[in-house]
Amino acid sequence: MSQTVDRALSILPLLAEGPADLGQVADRLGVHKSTALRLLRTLHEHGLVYRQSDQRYRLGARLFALAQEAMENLDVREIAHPHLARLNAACGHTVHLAVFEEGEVLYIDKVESRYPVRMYSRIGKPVAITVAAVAKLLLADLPEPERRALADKLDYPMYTARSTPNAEAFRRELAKVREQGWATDLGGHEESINCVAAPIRGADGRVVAAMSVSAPNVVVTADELLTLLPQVRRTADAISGEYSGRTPIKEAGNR
Amino acid sequence: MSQTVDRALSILPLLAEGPADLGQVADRLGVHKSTALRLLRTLHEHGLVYRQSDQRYRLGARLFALAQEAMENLDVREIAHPHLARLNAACGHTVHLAVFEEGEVLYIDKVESRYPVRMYSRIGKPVAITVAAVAKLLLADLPEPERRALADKLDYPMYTARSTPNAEAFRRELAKVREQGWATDLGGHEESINCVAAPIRGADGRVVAAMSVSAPNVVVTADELLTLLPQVRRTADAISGEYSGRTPIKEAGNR
DNA sequence: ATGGACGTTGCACATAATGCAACTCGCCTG
DNA sequence: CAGGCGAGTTGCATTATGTGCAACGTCCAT
Repeated sequence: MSQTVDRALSILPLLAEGPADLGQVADRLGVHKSTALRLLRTLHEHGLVYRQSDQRYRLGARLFALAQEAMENLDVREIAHPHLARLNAACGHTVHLAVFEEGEVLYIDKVESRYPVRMYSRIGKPVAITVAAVAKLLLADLPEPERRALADKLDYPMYTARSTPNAEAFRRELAKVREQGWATDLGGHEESINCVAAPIRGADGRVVAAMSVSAPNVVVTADELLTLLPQVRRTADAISGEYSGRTPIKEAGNR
Repeated sequence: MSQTVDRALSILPLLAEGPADLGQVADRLGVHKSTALRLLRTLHEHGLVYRQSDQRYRLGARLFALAQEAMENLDVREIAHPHLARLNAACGHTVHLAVFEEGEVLYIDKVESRYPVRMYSRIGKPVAITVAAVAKLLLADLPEPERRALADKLDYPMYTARSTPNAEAFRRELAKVREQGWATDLGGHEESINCVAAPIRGADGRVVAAMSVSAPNVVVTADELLTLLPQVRRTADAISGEYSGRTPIKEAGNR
């Protein structure tokens, strides 16, 4: 809607791929170098872009700070965290919290496994949407037309032999997940990693977030992990209660 | 340099403080509502801003993803991580990696303590620059005029009784740190937490990053923590060697 | 020295962003 | 239920703003 801003913002994902010099930026934007220069300067002033010693530009530090603050403003996250920590303390595995936003599912919190073997994931990283247990829960709750549209336009990469292969299988899986009120990912993303997930609901019953417990095969088998389901669901329900204002919030007092 | 972009970007820190509606944004930008609307729309299209159910705007998801990718492109971080992890495995305490950029010091990596009592910090969060051990190392290496200018314009909040009280004390501390080649923070930020830090240098000898080990008093005393100094320095030197290309990089092979 | 690549600046032009005023929509009030 | 308020949205005329160009500066490699 605003050409100048649009161009400026297009620089960010471009730089996310890696540092680039003025010429490259100008080319990829399809504008004159002088124009690119002015845009980069403005981005620079706001700290979103940094000029490294070799004169090339890369994404800047303020970006971290912003993402940081954005995160802290998510109230689900704030409420959920102590619960996640408690669950982690109890079972020792990696615990994730994720939300759906604009066609993406992303982790907004994580408590690391106590075990030495950990899975690779990072807060803020978009989730493998077609296979992750949390993604299934979040998508399963979308209104039907939206869900269908999304399922159709997604890619279905075969991370492993057990990955969701196509839109139809995915829709079936979502229907099942919606019915049972919880979800799993058994080696669908990484061969040796399993997850169990449960939904967190707001006052109106809509799913606002989802949480999961993940562990590699070498630590516990899928069956053993499934025995944690009741605990996961209880935790999710506790968060739901607090988030929707039904449960008075216990003062935990630490930060 | 570019008014439109400048205005648009000014919205981001504003929203970082918390969600705001159109009117508030327009007011704080000092522009007409219709203008603010168009800017917000553009930001929205790029996913930097999200419109929540109550119509108010808040920072969007793409911001996380960008910060994420920006992080992955920092080569120091990539090189340092396995070393940090190894140090953490050896001593069990929280290990941080930080860089200086445009007047701020920020954590770019962290390996959590094995002990139940952990300190509060987050990757991407700006560091308490006047007291943190890593900050001292990074600032101590700045060219004199820059260092002086920065020291003078900083605030010196008294987090605890042992915080650096003013610019002069800070300059003295930096001189000392520069001389000895390592730094500590003994309860200067949080009463019960101590840190030991060492610098990571590039091929030209300039400090490009700093790393630290932190632990609360309840786990180890300051004196005990100091006994780790040689280990910390060795780790930092190992990273320096690899970063500056002196040491052939051991293939770790995992990701 | 000399050429070339890249970043930077000043300027004239026209595009593109701005503020205004009018309109819609939902909500509260009398 | 009318009516008025507040917030968001749209079309339009005005002109401020961003744009491309061409010339200049600088650094590096030949």
